[in-house]
Amino acid sequence: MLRPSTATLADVAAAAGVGESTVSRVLRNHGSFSQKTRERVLAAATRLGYVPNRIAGTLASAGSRLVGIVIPSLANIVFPDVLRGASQALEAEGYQAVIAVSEYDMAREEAMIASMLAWRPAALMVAGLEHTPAARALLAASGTRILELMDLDGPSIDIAVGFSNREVGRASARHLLARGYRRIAYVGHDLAVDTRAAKRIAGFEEVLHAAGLALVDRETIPTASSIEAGQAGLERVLARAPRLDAVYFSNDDMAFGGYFLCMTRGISIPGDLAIFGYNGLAIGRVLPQPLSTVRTPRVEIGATAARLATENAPAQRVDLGFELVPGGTA
Amino acid sequence: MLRPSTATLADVAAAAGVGESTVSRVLRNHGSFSQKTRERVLAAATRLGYVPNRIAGTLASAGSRLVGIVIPSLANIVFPDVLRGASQALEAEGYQAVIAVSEYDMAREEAMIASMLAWRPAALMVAGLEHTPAARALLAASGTRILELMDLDGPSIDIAVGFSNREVGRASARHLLARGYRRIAYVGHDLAVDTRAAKRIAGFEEVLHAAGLALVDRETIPTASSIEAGQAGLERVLARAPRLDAVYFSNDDMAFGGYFLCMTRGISIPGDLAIFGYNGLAIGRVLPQPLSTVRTPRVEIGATAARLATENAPAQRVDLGFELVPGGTA
DNA sequence: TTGAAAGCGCTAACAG
DNA sequence: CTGTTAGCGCTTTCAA
Repeated sequence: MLRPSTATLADVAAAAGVGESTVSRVLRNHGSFSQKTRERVLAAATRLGYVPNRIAGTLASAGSRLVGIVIPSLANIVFPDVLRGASQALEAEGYQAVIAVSEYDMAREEAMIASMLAWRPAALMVAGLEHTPAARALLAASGTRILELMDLDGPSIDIAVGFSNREVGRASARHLLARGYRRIAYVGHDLAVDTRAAKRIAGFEEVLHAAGLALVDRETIPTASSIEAGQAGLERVLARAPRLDAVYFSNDDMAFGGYFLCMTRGISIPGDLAIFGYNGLAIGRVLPQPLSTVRTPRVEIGATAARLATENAPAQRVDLGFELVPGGTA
Repeated sequence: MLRPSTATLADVAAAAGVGESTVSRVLRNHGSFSQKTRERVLAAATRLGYVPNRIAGTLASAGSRLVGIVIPSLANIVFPDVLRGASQALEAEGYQAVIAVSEYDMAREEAMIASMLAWRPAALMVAGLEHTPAARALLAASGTRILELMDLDGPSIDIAVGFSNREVGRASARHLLARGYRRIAYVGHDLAVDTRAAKRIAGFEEVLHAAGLALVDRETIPTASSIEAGQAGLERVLARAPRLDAVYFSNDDMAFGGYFLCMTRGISIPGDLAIFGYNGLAIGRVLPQPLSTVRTPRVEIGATAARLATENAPAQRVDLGFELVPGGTA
């Protein structure tokens, strides 16, 4: 049977024969106390199986050690990577991460932000710069340290850590153009919800247009990105049979779908068709032909955000850049 | 400039010209109040931009709406999947997930469990059944609902949701044997820390031994699992050149490494070498030859655990099983 | 239907 | 070095 641990600070104080504040000082190793007192308190705490109540501690002392993190998805490795960087740095500083997953739904994001704010977190991280007006208002008025991650294309509220998605799109287009590809199609996932993917393709088309070109075809699967969606998207494009020499995918997962479809159908990469992705996932590096893609510093973004969240940093924008990986598919 | 939202319940009460408890009742929609009072309170709250303080609310009312989740890793999609299932179900019931990542370090896990317990969570989820003695003691004495996930091979503290890893290993061995493979090697990652992987290979060898066979070779990479580690592991085995007809990998990431190594080296799968993994990741399904593996109900495990955590369920063990996916590589 | 008052368990002055 | 005393912002009796 589970016996609730009801021991409180007062219980420990009584057991040790000292005052509550003394116990508090000893347990937090803050302020002064004699060695002898310290031992008695620690012994009593251990004996009673005392577990401090952070809820009470936080209420009494103002600042909480919680950091809220609202991310859009856990369906691929991208945000887990960000979370990994953040949680590691946070834990090292004695903070705890409270997470919520919005599934790329702005209304849910808004509700989650409100919900997180109710815990009076030391800082709140959100993905991207686009939020509902109400969410923006909540964030701006909260007085909490706000960190917007993974995007730098647009105004930020407090601190932004990431890179320019628009520039990722531009660089990707420049690469394909430099390799001589001219008849390029786009295969993407739901852009209405993934605003960063929308910025990438916008930057991509900008460069194409500047070169007097345009996308030959474009297929947007109305679901979240996935390997299957990439496969289905390329299948539809191929069915429409435009003359094509390259496909730009909204991310690596989508591109993998395309890659293996080509492999299965005997379409040679990049001879018959070049493939370009985004994210720089590990698996792309070990493919028979390494995927041409853009690597983003996801773990580092999380870690940097965590550091900034716990320091008393001024509002700022941190550009961690990205790396175009030439690979062998485009 | 960020202006702290300092409005408290008392402020709202004063602004609305009612008592604090009345505001509390209206805001939580609990207890009785007149329609007119309700309107005045809501108006005042909106006007002041009032955000309730859950820290205070929780302290005053006992039960928190936090659920702690301590997972070993975020480096591959496995635990993000569990987290996804859990967070979705939790959010639906108005709970918040607090997460911590132990990096497969038992001592860190213990510290994290203690740390989570300090938030007096409504429930605490941990991965697996193996913990330090101190951690087990903390969990058992906490009086908190404890959920141990992803493993059923061993005694559980309160509720366990998962499947038998040992049985996964057995089923995998039976499958390879049934397909006629006899000279089998194992390529795994650090077993000292991944106890569930250790249980799988134990079950695997058990069946092999019962058939009068033994592993022909075994390579254990002393790091976390990864595609690169799988590749490196298989490389070493091949360098030792034992006569081999199949390789059992500790998981799909490792197996992908092996798969692409074979592809690059022109080793035909499964003719020259059969490959078997574990996890049933999406990418394995779209490979030219779908990966032979075992699919586990990760999202469902998270969701089931969340449901059990928020209901007032009795202590129990829930076996959600697994599915052997024959695939085309073994 | 409403308000007053007593805490929840802890921290933070402030005396001693 | 140590104890006393107020709260932190909210929920919850208990009366009115």
